[in-house]
Amino acid sequence: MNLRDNAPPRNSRGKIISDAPPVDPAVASRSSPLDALIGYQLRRAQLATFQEFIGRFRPLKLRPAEFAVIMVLGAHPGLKQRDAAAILAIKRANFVALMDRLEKRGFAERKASSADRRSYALFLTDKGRATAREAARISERFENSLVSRLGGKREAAKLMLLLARLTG
Amino acid sequence: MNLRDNAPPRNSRGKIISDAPPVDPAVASRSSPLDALIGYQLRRAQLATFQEFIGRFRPLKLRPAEFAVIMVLGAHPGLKQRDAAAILAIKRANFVALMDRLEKRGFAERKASSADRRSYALFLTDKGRATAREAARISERFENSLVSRLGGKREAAKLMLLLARLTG
DNA sequence: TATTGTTATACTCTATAACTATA
DNA sequence: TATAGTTATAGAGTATAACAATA
Repeated sequence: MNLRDNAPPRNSRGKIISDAPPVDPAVASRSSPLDALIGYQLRRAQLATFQEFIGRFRPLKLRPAEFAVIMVLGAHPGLKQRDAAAILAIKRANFVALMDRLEKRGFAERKASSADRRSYALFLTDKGRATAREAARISERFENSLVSRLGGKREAAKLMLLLARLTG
Repeated sequence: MNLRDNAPPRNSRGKIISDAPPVDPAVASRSSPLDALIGYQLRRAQLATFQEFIGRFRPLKLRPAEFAVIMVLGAHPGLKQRDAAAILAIKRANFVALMDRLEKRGFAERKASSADRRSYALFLTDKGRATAREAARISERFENSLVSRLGGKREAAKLMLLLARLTG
């Protein structure tokens, strides 16, 4: 018995040729089994929101993490690296390069703490505070846009409540 | 005039020593200016949800992206790589290694399309379908847990509606 | 001994350009 | 000329281990 004759047909890359008709991608893209999953819609909404955030902050050349650090240092001047990183849920090892960049761009500075000579007290510079004010304006416009997309303040508040329940 | 005497005090790393008292981290972590931002809460909720997802799927050794591919191929057998990647918003270049891993683990297979010899038709194997069923069970339990955390089906449906408005 | 900032390192995810074989 | 799959590569983000200075 000739095995070669019984072997299924293969293409140039050695893959077995399928008899199944191709799926219409327009149909497939309209209904994915993932669409009903909370986690999947959460990820999609978060991705879309961050993409727009990045676009709106491009003029300031601030990435989300950099914006977050500037906002936190603006609200809590004198924070030490360990605590700033903890607030933002960033590992202290990864916070170093982030802070280096902000310092190099003249937005923030590390001052030695007189109480504990191992640690720094972090502050915004004048330039950093000016950038923080402009960033806050952009953020507020973005927030207003999101609220209106959600259908108003009550809907936005509802979303925040529900998200908080997921965050634990 | 002695410039050295007027220079501010510095620590061993050359940083100016700050006079400001250190911020109480317990206070700071309770109120960050980011807490009021929809995008920030969205990110936190998404991170927490994905962390739990990863934990629940550890027994199956499936990452979120791998779970997603298996679910999509289960629902749409014969999809070609380009369309599977498009449905999941993954670049086709990045889909290759993902599909390689699923194929190597015996969950999925590439079959050559008879219509277009450039492309593959993607299918789950028997093992892949069994894994998909088990994954669907884990996913359903996780979904039920999320719904109950949200306060019930009406609340969950509301969240999905609001998230869809953000996704655009 | 423990902690702060740091370096080094690794792994995932994502993004782009360029190649090949087909169409 | 354009498309499907692929490779190579680079950039973020994230995780751990280990070290020096300091507590």
